[in-house]
Amino acid sequence: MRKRKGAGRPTIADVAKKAEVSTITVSRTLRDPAKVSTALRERIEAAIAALDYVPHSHASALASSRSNIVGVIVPSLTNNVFADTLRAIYDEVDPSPLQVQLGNSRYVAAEEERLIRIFLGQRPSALIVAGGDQTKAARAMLENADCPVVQIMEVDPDPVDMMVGFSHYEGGRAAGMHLVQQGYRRIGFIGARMDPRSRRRMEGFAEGLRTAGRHDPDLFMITTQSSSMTLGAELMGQLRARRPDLDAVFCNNDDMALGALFGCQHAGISVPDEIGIIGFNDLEMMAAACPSLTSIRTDRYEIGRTAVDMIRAALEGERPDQKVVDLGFELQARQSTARKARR
Amino acid sequence: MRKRKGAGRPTIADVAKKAEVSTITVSRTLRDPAKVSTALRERIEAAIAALDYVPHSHASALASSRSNIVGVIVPSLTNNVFADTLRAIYDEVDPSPLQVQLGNSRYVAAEEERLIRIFLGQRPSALIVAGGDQTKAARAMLENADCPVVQIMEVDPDPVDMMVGFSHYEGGRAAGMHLVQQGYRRIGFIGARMDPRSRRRMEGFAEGLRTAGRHDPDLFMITTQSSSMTLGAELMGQLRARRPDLDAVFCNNDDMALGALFGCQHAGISVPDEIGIIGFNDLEMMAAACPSLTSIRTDRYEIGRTAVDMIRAALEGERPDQKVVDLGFELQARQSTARKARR
DNA sequence: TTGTACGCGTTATCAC
DNA sequence: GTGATAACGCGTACAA
Repeated sequence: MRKRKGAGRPTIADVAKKAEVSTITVSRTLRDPAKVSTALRERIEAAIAALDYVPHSHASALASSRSNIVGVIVPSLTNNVFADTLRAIYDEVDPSPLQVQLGNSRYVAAEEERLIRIFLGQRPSALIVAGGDQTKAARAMLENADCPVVQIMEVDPDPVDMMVGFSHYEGGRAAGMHLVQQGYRRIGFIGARMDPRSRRRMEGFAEGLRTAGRHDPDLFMITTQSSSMTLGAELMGQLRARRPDLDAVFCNNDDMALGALFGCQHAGISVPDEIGIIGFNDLEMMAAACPSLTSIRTDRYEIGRTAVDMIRAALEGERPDQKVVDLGFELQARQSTARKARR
Repeated sequence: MRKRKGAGRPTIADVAKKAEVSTITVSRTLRDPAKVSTALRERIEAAIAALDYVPHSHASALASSRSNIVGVIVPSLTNNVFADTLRAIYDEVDPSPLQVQLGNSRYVAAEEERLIRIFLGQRPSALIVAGGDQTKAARAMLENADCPVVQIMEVDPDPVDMMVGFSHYEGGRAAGMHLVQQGYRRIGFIGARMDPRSRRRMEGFAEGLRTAGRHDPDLFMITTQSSSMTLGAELMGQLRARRPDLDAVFCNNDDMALGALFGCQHAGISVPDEIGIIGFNDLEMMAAACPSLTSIRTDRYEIGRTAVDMIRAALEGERPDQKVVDLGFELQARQSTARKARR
């Protein structure tokens, strides 16, 4: 005999035999119970329980050429910004038959391309990727993917398919205008990592300052190192050493901003009176800090929720109201940029 | 004819036809190129490239009853503690053919059980789950899973299969002893979420205090709310209101500790002189804060790395040196518990 | 509402 | 070293 031994686990056929029905009836009971008579359904459900039967998802995917997999590719697992969005995606996907397949591109475009290729090998139901800065090959693969694709965290007039996020450029610009309005004059920028989104924030910020005649490129300090609080403190120190007249900074994210605050505190510099600080994203810690820190609030959870919603709608054949959803942002002004009147 | 139309993507058969070989040879070229002659291999590789062929992972999983999937179940996606471990897992798994399937149990045991069931449906190559507090049914499923299982973040004499982590009880005890040694006398505890691991930390902490005759249950304040900096500040305020004589607290994690520090700062209370604060995990922010915060350092990245290593070894048939690996912890004493001598 | 027959794309088995 | 053929477990198409 040439029989192969499967993993040994019970199959749909075992269930069918035990319940004295055909396999297709078991299959239907699993996927669309309403199509099966109550009597049979109960017998089948009992058999499933008795055998501890677990459907084989790969066999199902192969037979139906649908995988129920939603591929999600983010550039970082430790960045809280993505953590909130991921949580939303998992929360939304969980009650449905869909499953998340998560990839970490580590802010490397080539790695993102590799992950897209791998995920495509699973014939996913949908794909969610961060941002709009894919390699040419990656973009081509996404455009040819025969499934809905949602780009998140940004808005762009030319999405692969759908998009939900906000304008980083405008967020940065709002930060710049805020500092000017608060009376700061020698306004700098501290940026780590400087991925494309951080870069757009910086550009918007520069534009905001330029409009007010307050743009001084010498006060901008960036690095490609990953962002961290320690690095925020360090860059703050370096920038002050170079330009002691500095009186405010926009940090490209909240970790950098809180680190910059700690740096000032260790150095005995008063925030906001000597230096104003504003961050980006408004993580929970910003409101808790002492002094509380001004930031640009973005709704990361809602981005994830909306992305899954768009996917679900697309899978159900609905046409979305809009291909690109701009969730905006909101400046949260707090103590760290509220300095007393200049004497 | 009753032919079905696949998704339209090229299959291994298309590659075989183009290269004028049989499908099995293509399959071998993909999985074990050494078993195929150079001439054929080159022809096949050219055909793969020409057709942009991507292997269908579900078909492969079905035929081989091996899936290359490593299921990972953690209780939280936003908790930085797991973020570091996840990053390590992804880093380790990425260069191998293995793929991560991530589940979020949200600190709900029943949800964890559900995820284990789903993951088992994918016939995973291995499973990684957080902790050792599964439901009875979940534990049974894990024990019957015919794949390596690694429980992470804890150590326990009775693992399902393998385990890597550290003792939360001992970590808590070390925190207690440290506060006593630093001269604090009315020592409290602030705890949020209070999942089983937090609970063990608290128990170890209480034991540490008890040994020194400093255990006062009235100074322990816990809640089931999720931990956050805001909550840390809040509980700190409540505890001080109830017991103004409080002079030190152990917070069940670093977020709570930093929040407690912020709370003190907003209230004008000096840390460490009036109140000492110690956290748990030693996230990067602890060293950066002002004052820097004492914490119990745990090597979360190494936990993830080790877990994947153990899996790889098990899949290659090696017998591990030890089923349970204790990575330990290290107390990082900093400013927040270094008060000046009592006058 | 339920069942029969076959195909999904790949790999294990056995033969050459 | 290479190939023919039969599984792998399930879903679709069609029939009853």
